[in-house]
Amino acid sequence: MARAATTSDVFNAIAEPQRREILVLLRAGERPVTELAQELGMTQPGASKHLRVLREVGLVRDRRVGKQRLYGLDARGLRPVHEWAGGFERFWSESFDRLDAYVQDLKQTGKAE
Amino acid sequence: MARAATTSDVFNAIAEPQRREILVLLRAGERPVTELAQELGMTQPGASKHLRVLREVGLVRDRRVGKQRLYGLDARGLRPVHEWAGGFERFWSESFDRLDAYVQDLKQTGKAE
DNA sequence: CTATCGTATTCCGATATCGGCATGCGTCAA
DNA sequence: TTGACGCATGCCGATATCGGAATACGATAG
Repeated sequence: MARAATTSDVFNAIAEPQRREILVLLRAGERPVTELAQELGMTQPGASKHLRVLREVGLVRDRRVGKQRLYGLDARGLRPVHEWAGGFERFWSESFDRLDAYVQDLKQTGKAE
Repeated sequence: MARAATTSDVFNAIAEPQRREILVLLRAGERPVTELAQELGMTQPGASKHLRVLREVGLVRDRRVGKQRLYGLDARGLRPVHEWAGGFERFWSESFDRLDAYVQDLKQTGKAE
């Protein structure tokens, strides 16, 4: 076996920096492939591939307009990501006492031995 | 080139379902490796490897206690993820008019041709 | 029908990932 | 020191990813 978590998973789709950039760009509105590729400094096939992944996980929708194909954002799939990360909110906002004490302990342990 | 986004990136670290499970488990408190492996139904080396990735991106800290090594959560690294996804919140909560109209358009285009 | 533009797909090489297995290392007990 | 335990690391095979280049496909224009 290898690489258990394949595509078709939102978390995996946004693991790619360039795909995240595409999503950010699309917040400003629909764009054709070539324009996206140009603005992000990547080749057209490269952009098409990333867009395919994003489409397969449902983060992006495409619409044909003449010869062009406009890609638009469908951010609903990002909601689970937001909520999942939000489930850890109390661990970064409160109770740093325990964490700090813990870090101190780490330092001491490291020095002592 | 291949696989541009390596580890050492939080988004990549949480792209793995099992690593996400580890983080969730650690919300309940520190745990030794063997216990994590057992609760998640994976081998000990498997757990150690995932923990290593999580440690390298700073989502987890370890502490030696006798023969054991306790892993604890350090969720601060998840904050950027939460915020990034949050940047798309308005696209899934409001302005579904545009999206709906858009979906309708997709259907019509599909049927027409 | 043909040419052209915009985009998708395919083929390729390099690499990196994950899982399993065996083994190495550090710690504690006797 | 020796042995046992807990964990980390190394090596392997299978696979999947990304980037690049060439090419195939679809739509419009002429």
